[in-house]
Amino acid sequence: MDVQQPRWLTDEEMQTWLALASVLIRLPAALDDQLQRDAGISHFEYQVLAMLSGAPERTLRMSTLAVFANGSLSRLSHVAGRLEKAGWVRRTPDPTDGRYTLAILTDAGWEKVVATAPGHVETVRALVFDPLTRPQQRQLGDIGRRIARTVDPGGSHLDSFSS
Amino acid sequence: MDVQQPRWLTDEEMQTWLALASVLIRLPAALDDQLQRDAGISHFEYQVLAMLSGAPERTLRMSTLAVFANGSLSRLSHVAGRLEKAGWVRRTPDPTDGRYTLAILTDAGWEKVVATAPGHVETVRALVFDPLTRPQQRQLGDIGRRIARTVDPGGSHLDSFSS
DNA sequence: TTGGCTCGGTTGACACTTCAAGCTAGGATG
DNA sequence: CATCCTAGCTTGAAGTGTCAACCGAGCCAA
Repeated sequence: MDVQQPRWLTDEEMQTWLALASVLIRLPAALDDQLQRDAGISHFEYQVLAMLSGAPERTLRMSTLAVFANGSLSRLSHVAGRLEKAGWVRRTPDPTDGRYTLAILTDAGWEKVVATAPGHVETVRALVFDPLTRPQQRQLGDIGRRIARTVDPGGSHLDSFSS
Repeated sequence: MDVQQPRWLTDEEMQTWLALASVLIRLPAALDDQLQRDAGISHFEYQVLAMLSGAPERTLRMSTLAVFANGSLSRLSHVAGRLEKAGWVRRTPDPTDGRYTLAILTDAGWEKVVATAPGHVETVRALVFDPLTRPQQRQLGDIGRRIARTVDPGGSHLDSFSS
């Protein structure tokens, strides 16, 4: 809308942007491929299971889980249906307030995460951390946080997430 | 498969990875939103048009274009169909070798790029470059290229692309 | 208690990507 | 030439995400 004098990209900026655009497309695809191949699930499904595995009681409200997993509530609802059918998750109304729905990781779901996490972490390490020097790894953290904060100023990306 | 001793992520690495994961999801979504809102096209469609606009004769083979736009040939074929119906692109068999198909940017397509590019560039600048210091911008280029090269070792991401 | 409001969650239709199969032009091989 | 093979591209079906409409539980006010 109404750009007076477009601040064009320099050659160097363009090279940077092309590299980033490539990463933006291909890195998620590579992670999806690995998970699909080794565990038969998508990256989003993995995030859902992983977030639940790290939550108290292995339980989260659907709306909270949607934020943690970086997805819309609608998307989560569809996916939760599939995960439920697979026996990894079950849903029940929150006993303390029937408006909420609790998503709970089953024992089978826990086993799935335990079986899947190491290979996935290994892939993240191989694709993201290993090619960088240690100072670059630290820089990437700062850079990532800055961009994330700019893209989504109301973002709550401060989950202590192990497992 | 078969991970002997998973090299777990340290807390700092986990923070970095969470920030990056967030960017990986939300930055493309933000770029898509801007283009959809202001120009009614997806980011992938924009990339197709933009790559053609920077090519000699505003023409590229479908297979080449697919690589430049970071997409599969099948996906490009579907999208090219839509862009063709919109009058921005036309396709003809390569006169010198009928096995290839040439995608050509029409005048209307050129106008579309000219009208859309400034706002898009402005968004990229606002979301990616502005929040970073100049050294970080340079670091991001190096980091992006390293990761891109690792994810896709056969990648030819060296297009001098202006416009 | 009744009606309306809010909001978490679900559902179904539509759009887009992927996957696998198929088509065709050109080259290679006999 | 005739046949096979390769490779670029297209096509249709199946799966997944998005969007908008809807449902229902709890809250509040009359």
